Amino acid sequence: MTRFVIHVGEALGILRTLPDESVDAIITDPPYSSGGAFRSDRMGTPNQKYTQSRVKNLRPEFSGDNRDQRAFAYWCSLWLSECLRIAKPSAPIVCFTDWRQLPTATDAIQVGGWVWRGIAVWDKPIARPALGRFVNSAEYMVWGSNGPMPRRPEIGNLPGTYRVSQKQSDKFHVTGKPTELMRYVSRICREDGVVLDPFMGSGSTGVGALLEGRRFIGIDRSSVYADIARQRLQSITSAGAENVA
Amino acid sequence: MTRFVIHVGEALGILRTLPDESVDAIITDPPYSSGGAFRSDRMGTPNQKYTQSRVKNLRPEFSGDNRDQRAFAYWCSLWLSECLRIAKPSAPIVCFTDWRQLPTATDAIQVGGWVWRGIAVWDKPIARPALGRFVNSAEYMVWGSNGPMPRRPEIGNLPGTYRVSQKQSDKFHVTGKPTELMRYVSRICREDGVVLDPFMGSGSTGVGALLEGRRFIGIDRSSVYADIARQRLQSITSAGAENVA
DNA sequence: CCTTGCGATGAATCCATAT
DNA sequence: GATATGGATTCATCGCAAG
Repeated sequence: MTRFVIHVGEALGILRTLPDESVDAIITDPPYSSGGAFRSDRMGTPNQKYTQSRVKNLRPEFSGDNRDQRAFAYWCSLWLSECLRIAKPSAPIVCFTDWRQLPTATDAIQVGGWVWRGIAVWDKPIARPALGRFVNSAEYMVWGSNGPMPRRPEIGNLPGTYRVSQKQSDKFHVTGKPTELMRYVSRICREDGVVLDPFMGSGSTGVGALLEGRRFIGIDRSSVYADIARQRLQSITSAGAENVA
Repeated sequence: MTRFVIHVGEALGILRTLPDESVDAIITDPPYSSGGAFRSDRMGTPNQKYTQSRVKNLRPEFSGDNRDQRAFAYWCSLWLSECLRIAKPSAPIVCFTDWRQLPTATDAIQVGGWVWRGIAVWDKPIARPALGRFVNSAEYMVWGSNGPMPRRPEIGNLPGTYRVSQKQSDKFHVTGKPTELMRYVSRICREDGVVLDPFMGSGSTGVGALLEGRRFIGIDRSSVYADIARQRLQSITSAGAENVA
């Protein structure tokens, strides 16, 4: 019995082909589109900025006032609502993001129709130092559910902060996540449930899911990465064949 | 020479009386107006909202914690832009928030004219359990600066995640922060600089600032808390009088 | 002084019931 | 229906006392 399926293609297109209420959890790490030139970093004197933004314009304009940012939010809401359709009622979603895109991610997940339930933190012990500033060493997991989310005592209590370092040897993609972290996160899915990752990359989500006894559906536009992922997942299912049937 | 000043009154009113470009850092923990999706959930007293009802709580109540989302965002932008005027160019700001208000806080800080530079994490080892869910055990420090922020090598490298537990004996307010945490955060301010906290509460920000050799201006609407804070700060300045002149 | 044990606590959340 | 109220839940960690 197959424990995983891999699709190659654009996430939105593939998602549309998947049936309603067919997966038990979404766990994904979309491309952040971060680091673009936005913000008033280079603004001259504080007084300019101050007089300019003094009172009006509550929410709308700044963090979304550049086209990339707005387009990113819109695109997220599209695939997120498609995922909602595919997810079973009460299924959880976990979406990785960096600090810059965190507010956009919490907006998008709610626009997509999910109930936002919190933020979990991946604390990376190794980070580039920045003298005189707080180091932005964390990544964030915005998580929620498809409607109400009954307690699941069998899952136990999941810590809200994971301190795991990045090992080069455990990284198959530029933004690859540690296996240990992905195992942890997979536990939010019910046992033997199906985890969907529309932006699979090298398949770390799938590795974590399979190792925790969950099944996996992965999507990636790149056939190169899809091959890498297939290889990694296959080596798990064949290694542990006696356990996973 | 006095190392601290305390004002009793509404933050917005007092802030308007403070001169331009007169403080070196803003470090504050405003009432989050969080704690529930519904208006009724926000209506209880903070002690009811934030503590379990089994045992009654001895800490004084605080008020100003019941705005709805829009009002909260608007109110934040008002005091944040007033703080910007009072802050020297390149002065840092650090604003505590919980997960629910984090996106609003990053919006508000930017609407107020500040440059948003990141999120630091206070990881609380103690958290309420939630079976089958990630525990929301962290609070967040949204931070930024008044315009460009030159590096300050003398400050060194400040970690972006800080794991400190709250000790009851070190907590004088329902939402009080550990002294160790506030000392650490105070280091974002230049040495001997002035730290301003418009929502002082029991004065933990001031305690941290004084202990790290910074000066302090605190504001609180409650004279009860102002008295508690004055006492705590006085005991520091008199104890370490030989050090702080 | 260190270890063990036990009671207390928490910037909540959920659900059923009442208005 | 929408809003308000009341009670149950849950366990890692802390504080303190006893050994």
